[in-house]
Amino acid sequence: MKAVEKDVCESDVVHESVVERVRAALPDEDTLADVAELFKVFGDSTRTRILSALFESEMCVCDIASLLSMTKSAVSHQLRILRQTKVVKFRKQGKEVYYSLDDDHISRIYKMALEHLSEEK
Amino acid sequence: MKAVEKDVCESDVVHESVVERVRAALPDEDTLADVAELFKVFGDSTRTRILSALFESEMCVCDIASLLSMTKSAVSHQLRILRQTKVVKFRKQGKEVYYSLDDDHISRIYKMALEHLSEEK
DNA sequence: ATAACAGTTGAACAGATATTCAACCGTTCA
DNA sequence: TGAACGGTTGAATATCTGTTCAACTGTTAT
Repeated sequence: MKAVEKDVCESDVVHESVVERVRAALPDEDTLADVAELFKVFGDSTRTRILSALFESEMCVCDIASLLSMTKSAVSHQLRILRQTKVVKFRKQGKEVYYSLDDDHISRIYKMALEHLSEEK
Repeated sequence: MKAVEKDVCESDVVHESVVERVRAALPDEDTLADVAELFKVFGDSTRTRILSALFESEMCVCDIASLLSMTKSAVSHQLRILRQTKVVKFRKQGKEVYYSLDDDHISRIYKMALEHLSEEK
């Protein structure tokens, strides 16, 4: 047994031509990282609950916290993530901060996921 | 200051009617958890790289490992997750195991995300 | 049979992440 | 002015998750 062989298949690729063809067709690393980043935002049940709420109506932080039985702090932390990724927008009115969905794509992607899951069952 | 007040806004909801209306419209918890679960699968750059590769062509584990400069073990672990969530399917042929996308929805959701990101820039 | 290879698996480790807690900011209203 | 409230923030904690490592299975070929 070769002691120091890395388990990466570098030299002994099974189908080199396929690998090269696919490599050429792949989106660049940055784009793929962005895709993963976007989906990661949706990949948490707290955030999907917030989003499905905002899908129905604009809401302030306290109302969202009440709806989801969570602390305002926890909700605010998640809203910050949704803000940073441009998924939600907000407006201030007096003491309250109202959040709503920022982008139509979000709704389309979300709906498509629900579709996918319902057809599965 | 009320010492034991939980920071949840239970009693002092700001807009009770809105909360109740949204609560009635929300999908059930299980569905929302499934949505989050599905997106979580896409929320990792290794898995999105694997998926975008399979988007181009069926591939065996060793080729994917070579393409992504990863160990077969690491790739196999991620493929297990993609298998369990029915995102990819596989067929065995001799020593090799060939993976491919299992569902058209996956491609549509993935494409939609790319669309979203390209319009953003 | 046995060596070589493709692939899988479980345990262990390291890095990421969601919630809690406490302190804080800004606005309203008494 | 200052108390009350909506909301934010940073640090700490507990949990989750991806990769590594080593051992293993099953198939091919000598």
